[in-house]
Amino acid sequence: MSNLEFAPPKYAQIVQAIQTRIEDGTYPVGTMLPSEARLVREFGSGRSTVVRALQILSMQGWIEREHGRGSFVKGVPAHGAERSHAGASAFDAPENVGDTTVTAAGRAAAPAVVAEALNVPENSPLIRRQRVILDEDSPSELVTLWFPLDIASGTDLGDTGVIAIGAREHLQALKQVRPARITERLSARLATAEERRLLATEEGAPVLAILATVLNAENAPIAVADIVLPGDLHELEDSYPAT
Amino acid sequence: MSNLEFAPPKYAQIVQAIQTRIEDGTYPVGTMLPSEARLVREFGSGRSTVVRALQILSMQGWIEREHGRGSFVKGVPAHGAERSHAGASAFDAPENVGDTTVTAAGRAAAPAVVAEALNVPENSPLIRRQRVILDEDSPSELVTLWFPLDIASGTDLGDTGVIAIGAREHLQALKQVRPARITERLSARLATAEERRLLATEEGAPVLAILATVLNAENAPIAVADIVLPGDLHELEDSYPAT
DNA sequence: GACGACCACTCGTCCGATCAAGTGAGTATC
DNA sequence: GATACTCACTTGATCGGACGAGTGGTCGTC
Repeated sequence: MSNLEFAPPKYAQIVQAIQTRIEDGTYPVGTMLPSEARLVREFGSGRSTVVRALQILSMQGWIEREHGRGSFVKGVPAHGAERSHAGASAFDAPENVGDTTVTAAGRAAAPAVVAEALNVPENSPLIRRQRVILDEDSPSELVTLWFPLDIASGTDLGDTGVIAIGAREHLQALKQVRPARITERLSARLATAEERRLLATEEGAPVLAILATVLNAENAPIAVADIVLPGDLHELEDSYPAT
Repeated sequence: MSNLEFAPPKYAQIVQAIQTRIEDGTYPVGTMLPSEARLVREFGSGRSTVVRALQILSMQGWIEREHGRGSFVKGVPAHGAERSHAGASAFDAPENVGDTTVTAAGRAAAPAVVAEALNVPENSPLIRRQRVILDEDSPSELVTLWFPLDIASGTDLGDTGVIAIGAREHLQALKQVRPARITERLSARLATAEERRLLATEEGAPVLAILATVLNAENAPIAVADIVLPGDLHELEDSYPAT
């Protein structure tokens, strides 16, 4: 149109135009879109180009195409789910920020739940790395990372020194591990004595406990994070399409 | 090939073939795919068809296409997140299944958190609908649904009679409401006296509390579900790609 | 050796055409 | 009135060509 300016490709322009019209109600939800032939005339492009735009809109969920009938407006596609991924953060958070203290690092015997998640016998030796995060000078989060010995060997994960990048990045920089997926198990329970000590909470205080397992592409466990959040300090948020 | 059997379109066959080859390692991650010209020769189809297949694979995250260089294998795309959507279930679960008891239905004043979620003043009159779900004869879940009066009017949500379909379906069948999104806030706390009575738990028992708000496309709240799960009976699962 | 011209190869976009197949309304037939 | 046919209109799939543009190598010149 205007100049030789950076013009997006025609098909993308058509996609954009139709999205706008759906958003502003020019094409109301449920109604039929102009036919391909019509759009070809309106936009002055070949049918293949119009069809390409419609296919993209269809794949993104804006419209529905029905063979022999027409294309119909479905509406603005809902975003995917959004949530706080406590597990991912546990492995990605660096330790050199002000309010993080590494409280333990080194060998330790696997507790039952961790052993189960890592698929090793209970009390097997593992590398444990534990930190407490303060919020306004009072402890607000206790994170314990657990790694199999072979995965942690050759890394600094078992040393008490601060790791300035996230554990995941540290691991990936030194070893051939490829995290593919994280699964989390979340429950409410009372804090254990050890947790009460580290978090400075009262007896009988409820906590949100998250056990996050990092898996590689073959679904083999790479690491486990045990995250303990005092109930009165934390709220997790989650948001997803309603259909 | 074989007969006149139901053959999927060529482009879909090409998509499938390449997906299989990525999965079984014929095309290892990171390597370059055969060029379009090569694939055209191999599959005996036009370039447009091959390109269409490659574009689909690219949009689905299997490959990455680089102008002037080639197409490269990214790997099997990770699934989206999967989790139990307690909020959605609260509105979709029917009440006529064996272990559900409607314990209250009718007008009630809005508690603070519910009022805030529904964007009304505290103690405003609302329709409340409460049920307890038993697991093996002991209470395992307490769900309280809250609706603004105008939304619930003309429905059976305020009556104590059992609603055989989910509340959402009931509502949508009778009124013009379109749920678009659900947001959840999750926390661990101790059960209140009222909750202990309904759930038959001890004093000091931790519970997982979920406050789910149903929003329409304009982000206006339609309903709220207050879900209380005794901590010793429930574990929520969550799983998502690690990148 | 550094630089640039050239060239083969790659993907990106667009076009117009053909044939197929599903839909729905109108029409002719019974 | 019910049925079958026709026809206009719709999307679905595919083809082959054309031009543009980014990449990376070779090769010649300086």
